[in-house]
Amino acid sequence: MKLKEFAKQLGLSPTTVSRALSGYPEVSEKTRKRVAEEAVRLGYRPNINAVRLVTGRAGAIGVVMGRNEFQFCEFMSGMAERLDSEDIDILVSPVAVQDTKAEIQLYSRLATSGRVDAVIVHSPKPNDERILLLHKLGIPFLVHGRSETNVPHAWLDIDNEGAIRRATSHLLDLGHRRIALINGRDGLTFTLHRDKGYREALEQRGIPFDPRLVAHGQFTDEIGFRFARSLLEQSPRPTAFVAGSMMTALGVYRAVRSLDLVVGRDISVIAHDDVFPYLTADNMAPSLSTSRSSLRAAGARLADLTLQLLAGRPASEIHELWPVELILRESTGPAAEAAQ
Amino acid sequence: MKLKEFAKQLGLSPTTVSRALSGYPEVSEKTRKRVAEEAVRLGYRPNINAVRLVTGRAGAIGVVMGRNEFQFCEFMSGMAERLDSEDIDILVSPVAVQDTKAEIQLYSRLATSGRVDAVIVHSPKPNDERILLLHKLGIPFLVHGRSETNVPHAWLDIDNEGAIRRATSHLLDLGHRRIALINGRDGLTFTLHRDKGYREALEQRGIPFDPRLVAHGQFTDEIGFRFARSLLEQSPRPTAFVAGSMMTALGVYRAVRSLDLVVGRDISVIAHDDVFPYLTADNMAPSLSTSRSSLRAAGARLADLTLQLLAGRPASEIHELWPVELILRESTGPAAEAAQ
DNA sequence: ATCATGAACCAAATCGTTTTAAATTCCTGT
DNA sequence: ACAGGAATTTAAAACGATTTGGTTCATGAT
Repeated sequence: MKLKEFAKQLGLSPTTVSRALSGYPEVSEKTRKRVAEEAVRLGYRPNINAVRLVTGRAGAIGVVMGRNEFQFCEFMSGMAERLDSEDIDILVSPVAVQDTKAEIQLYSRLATSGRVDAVIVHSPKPNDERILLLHKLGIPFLVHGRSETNVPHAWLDIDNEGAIRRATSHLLDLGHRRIALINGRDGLTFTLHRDKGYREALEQRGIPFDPRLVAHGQFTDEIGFRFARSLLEQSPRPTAFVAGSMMTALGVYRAVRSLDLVVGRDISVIAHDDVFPYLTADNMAPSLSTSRSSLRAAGARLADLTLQLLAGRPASEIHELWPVELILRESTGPAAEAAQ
Repeated sequence: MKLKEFAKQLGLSPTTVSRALSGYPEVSEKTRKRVAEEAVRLGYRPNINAVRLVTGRAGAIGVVMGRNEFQFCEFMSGMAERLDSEDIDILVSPVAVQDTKAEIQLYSRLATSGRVDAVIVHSPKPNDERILLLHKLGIPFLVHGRSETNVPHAWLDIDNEGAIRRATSHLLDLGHRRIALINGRDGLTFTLHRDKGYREALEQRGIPFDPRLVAHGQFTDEIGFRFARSLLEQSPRPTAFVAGSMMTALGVYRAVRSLDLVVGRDISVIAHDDVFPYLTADNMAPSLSTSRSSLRAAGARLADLTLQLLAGRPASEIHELWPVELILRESTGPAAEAAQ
């Protein structure tokens, strides 16, 4: 059913019908109601591609998904939750992690293709090429994380620095002195922030920073296992780990157990938890102390902010920094004297 | 830059330019080459929304993502890999798991919105409402999994029955007699197939089926832990588990350890592995025996089949059943006599 | 009686392509 | 030199909405 035909059945012009459905003021309340009712009854819905052509809007938000990122789904769920009521789609493009060139190209294509009204940028670097590119191309975009590029941009981030500072401080309070940090991929802002939080906590107690206690890499259980295992075989070994994600923590648990040590007694572990429905900190054995932040909520909020940005709110006004809770469970305990 | 302007610069008509770019035969090779080169040089690209309007194609494939499904990302990565070279997007809509009504509504909206050319259906039931709906609405769709609805439809599935039959048989070969099965959500085809494979293996050895040894549920570590733990506390306890996924297996491992038993010695475990880059069977401790099938490959192939379907290949011709490898690692061993 | 005002509606132009149907150019064989 | 047909190219009509710039008709003021 096309607009023309639908309008004729109503005895109205296409103009009036279109306006009635889009909520313009110059249509009488009576007519508007009738149009709305008949649209439902006769099943009329505007052809979305015609609308897109004439309005120039795409009705979609673009998200680039790195391979190997199990966090992604949770974030997307949040976005979608918020966009459910709007008439806006999520368009997903995947890219190989760490292939910067391909990634830049992808963003460029996405931005100029006209298929999306806005783009989400994940895991930015302090001087992120993608941000410069999107700014140059003039397409609205939101950054999930922070960057120090000097172009104005909207962002939403969690307080990574504070989270790791508090986690580290807590371990120090418990008497730990050799605390290892398993951080994210090198060069990313959140990795640097976490590093900073870690160092600050050490500095506050006058404990020297030892670069051998810090590793960088993707959030896989393998990275967690390998690094934890190699550190635990050394002497003196660390008595505590701050892990970057749930997966990394799984690897650390495995390493600890493989050496017949016990998490929570011999070795303390705190991890950052993005809150997954299928793998929870409470369910690990022993239950895992975490700095906790909901990726789903971040996704929902970022979708919301995107709508605001598209509605005209200036990007330079859109900045949100979310605090992170520290939740203590069984995986943290006083430093074992024996291990010192 | 619009087509009209671009054509004028080339001294050609819009028609010829459009045809040259779309690869029609009635354009001379010389002209085609010139058009292609100039398009790159001047940066002309057809307005995608105009193309969509006039061709009636959406240039996108719709995927509905259930919440809580960590498998989803891997599948999507595969799809995207295949679609990278095509000019086709992936449009993701999320829905709450187990809210059938909302899900049906979502599929209906997706199919009639004109935003996608085809839809992917995941985890079907033997008599799946979504399949009937999409067939009725006349939109092309592909099923990831199998269904017994009598409408013709394209599908790709792995041999769940064979996988679990072989896993169970292998455990029987090792002398296990009380083998527990942690299956997927009740009512789904793949769950039924796995159940069938399990029963067949038992039947072959004349071992009676005991419903108390089978559980159903989502693929979370919690389900794995709870069920395994409650079974292991009984007497006689099972000596082996067949787990539905990596997450479930994590839960089983945890349950086994929590009772001071050892996986691979006291209790054998085989799980189905969809192959995740961030959590691998080799990296578990002990390494996990799995029936293995790549979700990513399935995604890529399903994207490929979707393109074929859209190109006119009849749905009734598109059926693929993939075999599943059984890979033995440390988590399986002979049944411990003591436990009998 | 006339005119300005505003509410409600409408005709036609527009968005930027693809595609149909027709026109032109270029060969080839007689 | 020219008909006939193949090979190229083109003008104009879609596609289905939104939006610009009216028109109509009542109402109340002058």
